[in-house]
Order: sequence, then structure tokens, then C-alpha cells
Amino acid sequence: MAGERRSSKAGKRTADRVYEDIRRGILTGLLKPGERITEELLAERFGASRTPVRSAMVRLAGDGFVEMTPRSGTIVKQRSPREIAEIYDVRALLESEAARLAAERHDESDLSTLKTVQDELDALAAREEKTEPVIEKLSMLNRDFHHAILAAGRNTTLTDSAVRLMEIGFLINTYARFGCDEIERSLSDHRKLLAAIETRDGAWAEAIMRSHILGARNSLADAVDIPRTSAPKRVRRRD
Amino acid sequence: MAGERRSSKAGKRTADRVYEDIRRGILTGLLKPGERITEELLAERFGASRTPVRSAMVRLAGDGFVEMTPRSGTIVKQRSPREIAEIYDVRALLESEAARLAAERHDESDLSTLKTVQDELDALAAREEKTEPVIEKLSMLNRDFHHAILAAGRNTTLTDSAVRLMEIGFLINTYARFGCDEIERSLSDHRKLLAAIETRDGAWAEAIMRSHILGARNSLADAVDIPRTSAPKRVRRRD
DNA sequence: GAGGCGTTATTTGTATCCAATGAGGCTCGA
DNA sequence: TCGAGCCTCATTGGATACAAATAACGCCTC
Repeated sequence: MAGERRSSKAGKRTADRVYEDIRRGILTGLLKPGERITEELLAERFGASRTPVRSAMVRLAGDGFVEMTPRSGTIVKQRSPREIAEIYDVRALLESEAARLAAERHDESDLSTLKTVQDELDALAAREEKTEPVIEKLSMLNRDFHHAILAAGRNTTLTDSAVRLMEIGFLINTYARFGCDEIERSLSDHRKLLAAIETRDGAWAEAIMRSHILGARNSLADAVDIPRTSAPKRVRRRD
Repeated sequence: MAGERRSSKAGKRTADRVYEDIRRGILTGLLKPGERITEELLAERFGASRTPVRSAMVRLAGDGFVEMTPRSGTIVKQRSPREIAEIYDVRALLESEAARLAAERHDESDLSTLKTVQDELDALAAREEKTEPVIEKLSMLNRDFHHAILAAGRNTTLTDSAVRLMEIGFLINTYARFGCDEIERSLSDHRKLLAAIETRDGAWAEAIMRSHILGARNSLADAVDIPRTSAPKRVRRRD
């Protein structure tokens, strides 16, 4: 019996709230990969019924955050180091193209957005204390920066594909694992990227972005157990 | 076959049946873009309740086949010519990379699959009558060929991203619009691709695939009203 | 006759209920 | 004591019921 929890917020669907919340839970690591999710439990936590929770689950499954096995249950999707490396490889492919397009197609508005985000990023990174919320904010701004470049590329399909990968990639909260020097390297890349885009040098922008993302992958490889090259997987025979 | 559709066995779950059926309806043009879909109507058509229909809708929305606006309703997603062109551009990017990887990483099994599919394709194309079901079968085999190359590339993330775009792209049933010479061109590309992969010439495979897909886009541009280059979108300023 | 407003009516979103099924525990036997 | 099979139970999938909201319609007014 739990139907009295009424959101004062007008127009917001319960299913959306649940979706956002589970998603955030996965991204922040509150829900760990492999962990089982039972609909009833979540329904209770949200003061809602199972219906919107189920709807949220289906969406999350489509987005690759959870895995629903027909009559068995739903678990938070766990990704192998190899898959994580793959995500970075594909992001490098997509976003380097986007960077090239951004250099060629951007307008003043795009540039101003990029500069604003980068300024905030620089300001925040200049502060000495790297507390949890600061790291969080840095991650957000970093995401905004990449989004802005995608937007400047003027290809919504490309943007959607890349964003999709970015979002699931962030569940490892990249910056949290990076050291300060790593953050500095990242921001340096951003500045170069900005210069390349501003001068409309597509080839340069493309190269920087590819290097930026593959560099991030390899930094991550130092922290986690990720193949430095996503390649082989030759071992495919009968195990 | 490469893809792992959740419902490899006969759909025990009603939601899956509904999903597949609506999807097919959209792909075959039975449900036209912009057309409104009411849950109750579909529920009646399938002899099911609204629950599985809703679940299917959410999945379809996630896959980009329909568009659900919060309290208003669901319509079959309509794509602008520009968006269709974009899809081809991104496919060219992803699948050319996959072709390169396939050339570098494939094993005997991949090659045999590719050859089998291509043989069937050749055999079918050799027949004179280009009836509706023949065209349909050609489309299917073409899709299998591309899937096989993706599989040989050994990057599931790349594969998923590309397949996603392929599926929504097929709703225009490409081959149906192509003339016979266009089919011949396509098969010729496939044969070259096969040769490039077999000789493990990654750069060549990549180039052929890019040319293959961008060529298809431009052929489509002749038939439909698609920009030959997806580029500009120079935002019309105040006319 | 056209446009704005109120009402009706269809349709979505959520809750609850029932059936089916896989999982895990328990018992019985070797 | 350990294993196999059965049985209970928790959990998912689907159906129905209900509330809220938007869209459609008609009516009234100008």
C-alpha cells in the first residue's frame, strides 16, 4: 500500500523520475554492476507502483545500463575491461569526426559556448582542493565540452551515437580515477582543440580529439585493468 | 548469424511479439511516418492488453522508431531527408572502420560466412525477375553481409552502434528504390570488399566500404529528396 | 461567420490483481 | 554425507481498473 506519495511537481512522470534516479544510482556507483534489481524493491523506495519502475527498466535496458533476462530478473550491466576499451575506441572514431565537422561548420555561438565551458573548467581546475564535488563538477563540465563540440558538428545522428557511448562510459566516472596531472593533460588537449576549431583547421581538430580520447583510454588502462589496445580477442576458440 | 536478438526462440513474451510486429510494420511501410499509434488499438489487434504494447512502445522509442510525447501520444518517427543522409554518413564512418578491422582480424569462419552470403546474393541477382520477394530477399542478404563484416571486426560496441543505424536506415527499403544497375554496382563493391578482406588489406577494405556506403547514399539521393552531401545546414538566417 | 471558452471524450499514466515461471530450499533416498 | 527430485515461494509478465490530462468538439458570443 503506497499510493500516497504525490509529487508536487506538475507534469513530471513518475517513470521519468525513476529512470533518472536509477541511472544516477548506476553512474555514481551506488548500484554496482552485476547487482540484481527487483522491481518491487525500487517501487517501494520511490513510493510508486511497479508499473513506472518497469517502464524505466525497459528504457534503461535499451540504453545499455541494465540487462533484463526474460523471466529471471534485471541486473546492472557489467562491462568487461575489453568492452570499456571498445567504447573509447568508437568514441574516438565518432568524436574525432565531430571535431573535424565542428571546425568546419561552427558559428560564433558555438565558439562562445565552448569558450565559456572551457573557462569554467580552467577556473575549477586551478583551485587546489580536489574534493569529491569538485571532481564531480569537472566531470560535468568535461561532458558539456564534448557535447558542445558534437553540437557544433551539426550532425544529430552522429551526436546521438556519440552521446549514447559517452553516457555509458561515464559510469566509471573517469576524472575520479585520474590524477591531477591527468586532468591537466586533458585541459591542455581542450585548449588545443579550441584553437584548432577556431582556426577552422578540421584535420588538426580531428587529430587532437582522437589523441585526446585514446589518451584518456590509456590513462584509464593504468588505473583499471583495461587492454591498452582493444584489439585482439583472438582467443575465441572452444573454451 | 551474428546478431543476438533477445527473442531467438519463438516469442514467449507478448511484448516481444508486439515489438517485432510494430517494427516490421514500420519497416515495410505499413505504418507510415507521422502516423499516430494508439495503444488500445494495437492491443486489440494483437489480442493483448495495453501493458505489453506499452512496453514495446518504450523499446521502439529507445530504438528510434517511434516518438512518444508525454501525455499526448505516440507517432511513427519521421525523418527528414537530411537525417537520412546523416545516417549514411555515420554508417560510412563506422562500417569503414569495421571493414578495416575485419580485414585485420577475421578468421576462416568469418570468411566462409561472407563468401556464402555473397554467393547467395550473386545467385539471386543473376535471376532476371526482380519481383517483390526477390528484392526483399536481396535486402536481407545485403544486411547479413554487412553484419558479417561487423562481426569479423571483433568490436561489439562498434557493431551495436552500426547495427542500430542500419536497422533504422532500412525502413526506406533501399534496394526497392535501386535500379538493377545499382544492385550490380553494390554487388561489385561487395566482391571487391571480399578481396580486400581476404588479403588482409585493411586500408583498401576501409576505402571500399566508405565508397560503398556513400555511393548508396547518393544513389538514394537520386530517388528521394536527399542532400547529396549532408553537410551544410547553414542555418537560414532571417529571410 | 469567426473566434474564444467550456465541456466532453478519448487516451495516456499509474495502481492493483492474477497467472506463470524460474530459483532456491527441503526432503527423501542411496 | 551427498545428490537428486520435488515443492514452495519469490518475482516477473500480463490483465484490468482507475485517475488525470490533453485533444476534440460544440456552443456561445462578438
